[in-house]
This record gives sequence, C-alpha cells and structure tokens, in this order.
Amino acid sequence: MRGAPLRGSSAPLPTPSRTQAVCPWTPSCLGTHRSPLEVRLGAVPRSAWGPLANPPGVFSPGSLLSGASAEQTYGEVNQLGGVFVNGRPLPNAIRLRIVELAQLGIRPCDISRQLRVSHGCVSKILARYNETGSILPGAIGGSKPRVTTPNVVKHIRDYKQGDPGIFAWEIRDRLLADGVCDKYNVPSVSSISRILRNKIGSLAQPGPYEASKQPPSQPTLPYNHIYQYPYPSPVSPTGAKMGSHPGVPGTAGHVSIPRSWPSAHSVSNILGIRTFMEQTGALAGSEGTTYSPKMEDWAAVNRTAFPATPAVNGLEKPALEADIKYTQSASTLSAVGGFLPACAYPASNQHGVYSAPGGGYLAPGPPWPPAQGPPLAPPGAGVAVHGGELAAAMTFKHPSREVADRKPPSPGSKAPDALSSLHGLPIPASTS
DNA sequence: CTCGTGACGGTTGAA
DNA sequence: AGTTCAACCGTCACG
Repeated sequence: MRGAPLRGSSAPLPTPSRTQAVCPWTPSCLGTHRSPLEVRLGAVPRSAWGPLANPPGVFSPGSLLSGASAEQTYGEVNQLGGVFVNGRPLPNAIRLRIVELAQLGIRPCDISRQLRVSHGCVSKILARYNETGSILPGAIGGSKPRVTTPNVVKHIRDYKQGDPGIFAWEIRDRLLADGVCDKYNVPSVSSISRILRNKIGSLAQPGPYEASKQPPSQPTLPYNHIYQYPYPSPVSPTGAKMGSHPGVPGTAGHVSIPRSWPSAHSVSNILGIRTFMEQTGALAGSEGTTYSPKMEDWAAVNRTAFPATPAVNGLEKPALEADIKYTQSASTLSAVGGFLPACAYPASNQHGVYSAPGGGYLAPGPPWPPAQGPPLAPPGAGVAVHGGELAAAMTFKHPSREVADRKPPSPGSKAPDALSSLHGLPIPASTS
C-alpha cells in the first residue's frame, strides 16, 4: 500500500536508468561494504570488489556522460534533488557527513535537506551509527557465512552414523553440546535435515566435502567477519592495532571509519563537507550533469582510496586544503546553520573533498574510543561513546543544536563559533 | 514539521 | 554460464 507506484526511484531520471548502474558509488561501495578502508588500502577482497573496483576506471564520469556505453546509468534523483544509485549505498563520505552533522547537533531533517538525502536514509544511517558505531553500510549481496562447514557436516555425519535414528534437532543440540558450533552458527534444524538428506543421505560417501574446500571460515567467526560492523573487536579497541594507522588495512580498515574519526579529522571532514558542498554548488550548476559529477566524485574517491598509501597522502592535501579553507569555517557553519538551499549538494567536486575525508577516516585513527563504547553502545550513548571527539561533538551538540535550531537568519553570527568549536572539536573537553 | 517505519524496486554475491 | 536466493541499499509515503 504504502509504497505507491512511485517507489524507490522516485523520479525516473530522464536519463535512462536502466542498465546496471555502474556504481558510481564505487567509492562508496568500496568503502562501504566490508572494510572499505581495507579494501582500498590494499586488501582488496577479491571478487567482491571486483566489479566495483573495475568500474572506477571504467566509469569515469566522463565516460558516463559520454554515454558511450549507452546506457550507463547511474543515478537517479530523489525528491530532494540528490543523486543516488538505487540499490547502492550512499558514499561513505556522505554517510560520514550525515553522522558528523548529526553530532554537531544538526537535526536529521536538516541534514536530509542539506545533503539531499532522504530523511529515511538519514534516519537509518544515524540509527545504525548509534547502534553499531559504524557509518558503514552492511555487506551487500552474498550469503551469510556458511554454517555448514565441512567440519560441521562431518560431525553431523558422525552423529548420524552413530545413531541413524537421531533427529535433526538432536544433532543440533549435540553440535552445541560438543562445541562444534555455538548458538550463533549452529545450523538450523532444517539445514541439518537438508544436510542429512543431501550430503549424508548417501552416507556411504565420505564426502568429498570434507576435504574439498574448507572455507577458512571458522565457525567462530561468523558474521562479523563478513558483516563487519565495526565492532571493534574487544581486542582492537585498545586502539592498539587499529589505532595506529589507518593506513593499515586490517581490521582497522573497515571499522575504521567510524572509529577513526579523528577528531581533527572529523573537523576536517566537516570542513571538507562544507567545501564540498559549497564548491559543488555544482550540482546546482548543472543538474543535468548531476550524475556525472557525482560519479566523478565517487570515482575520484575511489581512486584515492585505492592507492592505498599514496592515496592517503594524496588525501591529505586535499584535506588540508579543506581545512584551510575552512578556517573560514564560519561559512561552513553558517552554511549549516543557514542551510544552503538545496543546491548545496555537491555534486562534483566532492571527490576532492570527499577524498580527503575519506582518507581521513582512514588515516587518523586516533582517539576514537570505540574502545569502550563499542558499536553497540546504547543509542543515547552512541554519541557520547565516542569519547573524546565525540564527546566534544556532543558538547557541541547542544550548542550546535541551538545553532541549528536558531538557524538564525544571520548564519554568520553563531556559526563561526560553532565551527571554531569544531576545530577545537576534537578535544574540546580535553584541550580546551 | 519531524521522524520512525515498512514496502518497494534495485544491486550484489554466494550457492 | 545462468539462475536462484538472501542479504543490503535508498527512496518514498504513511502515520
């Protein structure tokens, strides 16, 4: 009922949106799924990104536009004028921005308008962030890690052989009892039945299965592995590993983003955001081109991302620049406060900006204290959790909130403060 | 006016 | 190689 006919892609872009989107988002994709950072930084998860990865090169905005391939489509425009790719996650940069703005106290509805992202999406991202501490989208596609690993199948077979009359639920219990599986990865009764039927039905066969491929996946690392949410593994939290360098793919990678938030970083991000937005007025510039620019961005983003280290460096500059620009922060804030009209959406240059931020997340990995306040921190805590930075943010929050609320006609007035705060942000409490 | 929520159409990747 | 399935996505519209 609700979904009226309009459905997701609100307006079918005039452009042909058919074809598979090439993932302009690539960047996002990268970043998003799995360990974005990781991916980019180096650990490219094989296939997963494959498609995505390629695209970057492929779909440079230019190409997109060029329309060479006729249909490359890429985006659609939502009711707010924002460009999105149906089915694909928003770019990390935007996701990050959403969270940052929220932490600054900007209301979701305002964030939605500013970034031209549906409020539902903003709500979802913020909710997710509060729950998991991650701004990253979940893993798309694929299947959950198999629970019926060879080892499990082997045990099932053993149980069955030992007691041909055993019921699936009994097997299940035994798997748990024997520690073969834990409650999270124990196969369902139906799965066990299927195994009995398909794989063990013909008990005789020892099962090519066993030997065959054993996914490295140990039962123990079920989801998170793949669906990595940023849970900082309890271990990492110390920040030890990840903390240090973002450059490093590892776990840090994916989680990284959220945690990384280098305060400073965040600041820069914010700044970046601004710039990005402002600069880009782009979208505004040419709506028609809209996508392309975006794509570019993304592509750009990706790129930056890709070149792992180098990228980082590259990023930095941009970031810095951004910062510098931002010094003017006032504008930024003002922007925030004042809310640029829709045009704010940065379509194009973002990448520049983004990249910076993107790198940002990666790189700085400091203080985010996911450590204690892991992902799951309570919603309320969510923000607070961040500890230093976030805390700072929080602090700002109120203020900023005020700012936001006021949205006084004269952005300038307060905004500046806010920004400055932001700068300070990282350590407001501590430093200041 | 906000915001949470669910349906929808879409993409992705493993099986 | 192609299909199926299940996961996720963002948008939209409702309440």
